[in-house]
Amino acid sequence: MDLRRDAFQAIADPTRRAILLLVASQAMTAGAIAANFDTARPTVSKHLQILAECELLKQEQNGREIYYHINAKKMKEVADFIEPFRQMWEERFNKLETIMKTHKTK
Amino acid sequence: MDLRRDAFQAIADPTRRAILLLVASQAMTAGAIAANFDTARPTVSKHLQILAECELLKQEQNGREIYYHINAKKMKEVADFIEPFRQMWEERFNKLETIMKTHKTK
DNA sequence: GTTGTAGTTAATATTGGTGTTAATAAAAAT
DNA sequence: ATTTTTATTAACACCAATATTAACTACAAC
Repeated sequence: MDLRRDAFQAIADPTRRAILLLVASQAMTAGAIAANFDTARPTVSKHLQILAECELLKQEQNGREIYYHINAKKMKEVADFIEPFRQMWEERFNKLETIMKTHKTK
Repeated sequence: MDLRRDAFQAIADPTRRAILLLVASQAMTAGAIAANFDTARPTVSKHLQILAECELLKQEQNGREIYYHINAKKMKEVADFIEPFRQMWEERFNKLETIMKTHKTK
């Protein structure tokens, strides 16, 4: 069977989503990231590994510390999947807006 | 039994993403959907169940047939998560554009 | 009522992912 | 050089998810 290791699989886990939002504001070390969660450090480390493997995070060694940077562009894969659906729900919204406008002008 | 049941988990599976894209164009019965895949019908049925549970699909009974409709608006949950990251990668693009403009005007 | 079709549910096997503790690696501080 | 700090890898247990076949329910047509 396939070993699914893509952005969709990565953001399926709530802890990983929290890590991404946390790192989005600024690059952080694994320890600093783990400090924000109840789970043990190796567990966070594994999540970071998965996120790095999916290229949602980039590692940057700085002496003995490793900084994790966000790679926002990789989210585009997910965004591209959602785009057609976004068009669907916005189309419906626009229709509703048009109806409301015609009501007002009456 | 099944714990994590949200839109993120739902779209983590490639088969489910394919189902969503398939049903997006028009509502279909479970059999018609299953005909598009190699997997057995009960497997597709379970995927449909999960998608319905997450409210990405809506069921509509019509005699003995059950039609599955897309619920595009539910994708907004995922879109909302991605939005801040989208701003990040577009901001970088805008910066680049600004630099290129200043180069031109020189 | 019996037959055929649409679809789900049950029971089961297998694989994948999460999380823990313990061991290991590497760099800074003393 | 030894200790401390930072972080990953290893070994293991456990739960969740995917998939299959077989059995079951519901509806329609005859």
